[in-house]
Amino acid sequence: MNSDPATRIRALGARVTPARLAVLRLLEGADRALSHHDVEAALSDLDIDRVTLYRVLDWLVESGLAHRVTDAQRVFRFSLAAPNAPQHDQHAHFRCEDCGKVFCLDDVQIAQPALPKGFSAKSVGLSVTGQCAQCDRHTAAK
Amino acid sequence: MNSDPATRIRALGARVTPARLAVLRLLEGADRALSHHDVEAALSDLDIDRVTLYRVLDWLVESGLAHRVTDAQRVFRFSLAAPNAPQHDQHAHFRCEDCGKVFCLDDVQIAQPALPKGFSAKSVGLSVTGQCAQCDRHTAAK
DNA sequence: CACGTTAATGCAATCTTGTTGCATATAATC
DNA sequence: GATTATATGCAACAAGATTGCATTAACGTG
Repeated sequence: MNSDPATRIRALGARVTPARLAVLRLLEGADRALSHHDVEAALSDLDIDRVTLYRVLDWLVESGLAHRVTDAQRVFRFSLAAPNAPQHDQHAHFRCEDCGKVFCLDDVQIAQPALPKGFSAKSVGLSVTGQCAQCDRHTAAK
Repeated sequence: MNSDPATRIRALGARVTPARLAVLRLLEGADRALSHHDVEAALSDLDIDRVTLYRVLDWLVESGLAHRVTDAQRVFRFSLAAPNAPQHDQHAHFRCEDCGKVFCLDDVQIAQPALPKGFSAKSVGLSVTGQCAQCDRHTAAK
C-alpha cells in the first residue's frame, strides 16, 4: 500500500536521484526527526553535497512527504509524513532535554484551542520537552 | 501591584539602564512576541547596539521576566512573562501565516498528552498557525 | 541505444541569527 | 565627586541555511 521510494518519487513528477532515494530511505527508517546535520552524517559515505541535502529536504517538505519542525536550538528537523495521516494539520513532537533527540508523537490527538475573535487556525503543533525513556533510565540507574 | 520598570529591574539586583528600560517598556506594551529584529526596529531612535539588545533579551529570560520562543522561521521571539502566571511550564502561541506576527494565547489550557512508556514531560508548548484577525479582514475585504 | 532537454547537482559565495572577547563607559555606592 | 563592578560598544566569529550559476545526469523520444 505504501509503495517503494522510487515509485513515490516518480508519482510526484520528480526525478529519482540517489540523494532523494537515500534521504527518503533514511527518514523511513528513522524513529525520530532528523536534522540536516544528522542526515549529512548518516549519508556521509555517499558524498552528497551539503546544499543538495538542503534542497532534497526542502523538496520533501514542499511535496508533502515530510514535515519540518524547528527545535529549541533553532535548527530544522525533518520527519516523514505519515502517508495516510489526516493531511497533517496537526503534529506533536517530544524533545529530550538530556540527549536532544526529537521524537514524533504520532498518536497524540491535539485539541483545537479557542482563539481570539477573528483568528482562524490552519494547523496546530504540540511540542513537549522532558526526558526520553533512555535518558530516564540513565538517571534512574545512578 | 506590578511596579514600574525601573523598580522591577532594581528588585533583581541589576542596574537600571536605558536599554533595559526601553526593552521592558516595549515588551510591556506589545500584544505579541517580539523578535530581536522587531525590538531593534522599534528602538532604532535610541541607537542601542545589536549585541546589547541580545544581552538585554537574554537577561530578561534568565531573570524570569520574559519567555523565549522559537518560531518556525528559527528566530527567537520574546514576550513578557505574566507576573503571576502559573509558572509557565506550558505556553501557547499563534503565528499568522500572512503577516508573520506571533501572538501569545494566554488563556489556552493545554492538555498533557499521553507519552510513550518511559517518557516524562517537563513542559508543553502549543503552536497554532493560521490567519490573525487583521489579515483575515484584509482577505475578506477583497 | 544514442540524443536532447530540463531537472538536479556541486561549488563558492552570501545571508541571517546569534555569540564571544575585550576595552571603554556608566550606574550605583560611598 | 571619586570608586568600582556592571553594562555597553565594537569587532570578530560561528552555525545554519540560502542563492547564483555552470555542469551533470535522469528520462522521454526517436
